Amino acid sequence: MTTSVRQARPAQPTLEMVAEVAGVSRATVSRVVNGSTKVSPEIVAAVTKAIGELNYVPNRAARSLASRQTEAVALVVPEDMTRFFGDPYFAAVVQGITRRLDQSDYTLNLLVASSDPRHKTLRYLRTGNVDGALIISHHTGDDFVAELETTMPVVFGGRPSNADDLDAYFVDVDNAAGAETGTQRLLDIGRRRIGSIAGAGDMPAGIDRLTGFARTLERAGLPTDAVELADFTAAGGAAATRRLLERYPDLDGLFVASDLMATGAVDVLREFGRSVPGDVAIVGFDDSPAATSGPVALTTVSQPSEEMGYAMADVLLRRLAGDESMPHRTLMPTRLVLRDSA
Amino acid sequence: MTTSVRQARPAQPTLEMVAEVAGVSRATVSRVVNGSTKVSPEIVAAVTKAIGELNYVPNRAARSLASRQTEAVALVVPEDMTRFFGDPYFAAVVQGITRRLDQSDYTLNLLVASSDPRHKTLRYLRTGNVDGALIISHHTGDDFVAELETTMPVVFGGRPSNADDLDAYFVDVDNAAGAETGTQRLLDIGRRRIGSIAGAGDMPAGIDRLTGFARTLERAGLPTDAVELADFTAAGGAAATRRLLERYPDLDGLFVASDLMATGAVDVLREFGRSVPGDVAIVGFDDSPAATSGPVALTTVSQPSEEMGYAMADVLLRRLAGDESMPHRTLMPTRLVLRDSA
DNA sequence: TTGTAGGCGTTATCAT
DNA sequence: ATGATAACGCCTACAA
Repeated sequence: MTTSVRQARPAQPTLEMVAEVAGVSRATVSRVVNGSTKVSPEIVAAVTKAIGELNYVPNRAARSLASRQTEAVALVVPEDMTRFFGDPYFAAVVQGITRRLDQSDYTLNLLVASSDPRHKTLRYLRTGNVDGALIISHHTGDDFVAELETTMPVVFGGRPSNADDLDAYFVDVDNAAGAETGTQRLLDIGRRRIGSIAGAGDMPAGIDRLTGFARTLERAGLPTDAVELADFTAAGGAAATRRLLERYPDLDGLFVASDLMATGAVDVLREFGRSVPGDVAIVGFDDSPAATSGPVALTTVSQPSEEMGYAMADVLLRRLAGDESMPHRTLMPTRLVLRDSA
Repeated sequence: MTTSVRQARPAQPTLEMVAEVAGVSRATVSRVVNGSTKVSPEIVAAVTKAIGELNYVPNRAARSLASRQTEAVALVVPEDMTRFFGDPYFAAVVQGITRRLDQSDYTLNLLVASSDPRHKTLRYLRTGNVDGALIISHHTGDDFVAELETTMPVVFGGRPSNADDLDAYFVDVDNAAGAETGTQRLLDIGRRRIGSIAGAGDMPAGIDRLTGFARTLERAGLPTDAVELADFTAAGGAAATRRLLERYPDLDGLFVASDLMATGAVDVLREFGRSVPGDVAIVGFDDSPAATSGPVALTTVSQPSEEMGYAMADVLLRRLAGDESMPHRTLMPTRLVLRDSA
């Protein structure tokens, strides 16, 4: 009958014990553990051996207390997790983040930006619980994070929307360029009455993709009025498609700012008796699993989601390591993936 | 020119400083911070005031070092995050978990069970980095966690598949009962050639739902052979539906073990010229956003995903607080939500 | 009820 | 290059 499992944790070996086994001082063991160069090879060997024998693992709390660093970074995600994670794009980003972090000793603290961000979340971050922060998918108005950069290194996923965040670090794709490529594809296959379902206007990615779309059509001397906004969900994309179809029944091409929204568009189009890509060709954005989960495989502008997450973590880790030479913006390439819809 | 942001963290007030301001000893401050009853009201007031003035927040590392507890719990999710989070059900569960945790001082560490679980993940967990663990969506074969319960409190989301995990703590819904309700609905509206798309056979939820389905049909004296397995994704559901349709062209009812798979089923059905619910009525499971994101709103067996996450965290927290009176299994209710598909 | 003092496991500053 | 020896901020007997 163990009364309380909690206290029963078997005593872990300590630096001290390793030192004794290796016949050196704690300080020396600490040095080899932390990879100091100023230790003679023989001693390194002896210590390493002792560590192996005892199966020693540094105590995080003690290390953190003494070094004043936590070896933890926060992942701040928006409050509405269902919608956030509902988009495979984000899931992939997070996976990339963890992949990079797994190569380090850093831990990932999941922080859901509560509706009361000024208090709990911010306080937690400021209070020294983490060494740095990764912030994903923040909309305009999430300015509460602006000041954070003064406290600790922060890296954004996607260009921050705040105009004053000029010196924010972020990794993103060139959304405008990607949108141009996607829209151009529609032109290339002969479509001339092209519309777009754009992402919410409060997110830079949405704005930039719309810009690229419009720019391409203008260049071709075509009108850019067939645009509807949606919220990056399948349902939103479906609704926007209905509105668009009502206004422009002669639509023959559609550039959609996300694959998830595009799946909604496909549903509605077929519902209205339009074939894809026969009547209406569609180009999506993301190349997420959603692109191939629907009835018609989507031609889409692929962005390296997982790699973006990896890059985010990588930039943060480098900054934490003292490397301030990182460029503020890391732009990843997009590429057009041809499937059935366009 | 700040050379290094990292070290610049402003010195937080310490217990010692609070003690001085309040005119008491550190020990006393510690007592009121930790809510000891044996402190006189006046002193509590004085200390509380000092804490407020200094804006004192306990240092996690120090507390953890002294108390041998981390105030952190791990959230272990399966390696394939894209598929994991791609299912809105899980996103909701995680949201529920964070909601409960937000009411406590516990932090959530996101752990992706790597393909090498025996090493990194397990080592991390065992090495005292967290006080407890929440484990979600583990398949058969994830037995690496079985031994974990001997080290620290663990709570599973969904019944663990391991037969020997008799005394594991978990929160789940009564999947079999839910499936019965859903299948019964199909009978009630007059369907007689009913099939099912079941979840992967290596997950208890999938197995139990299939059991409920079969039981109901047997009770009605109907055959239970029209079953195809899928992997809980939309694409998987679509493929399974194709196979099913091929074998049983006369299908008029379909019980699908998840809404996500059901959306795939709807797509295929319409593609084959079958109307929903006209030709084939469909009942899903989960009542996730996927249920209403497609072309036809799904009648579905609703499970309280968010509440389940909340309950998981709640059980864990109670156990961490020393309350071992919690029941091992927490079963949440399902209910049938009537929409358009059946 | 309150205070004293030792210890938690590291890191970091000095000497040596 | 290595070793004492302080911190680091808090908890917790034990004493008063």
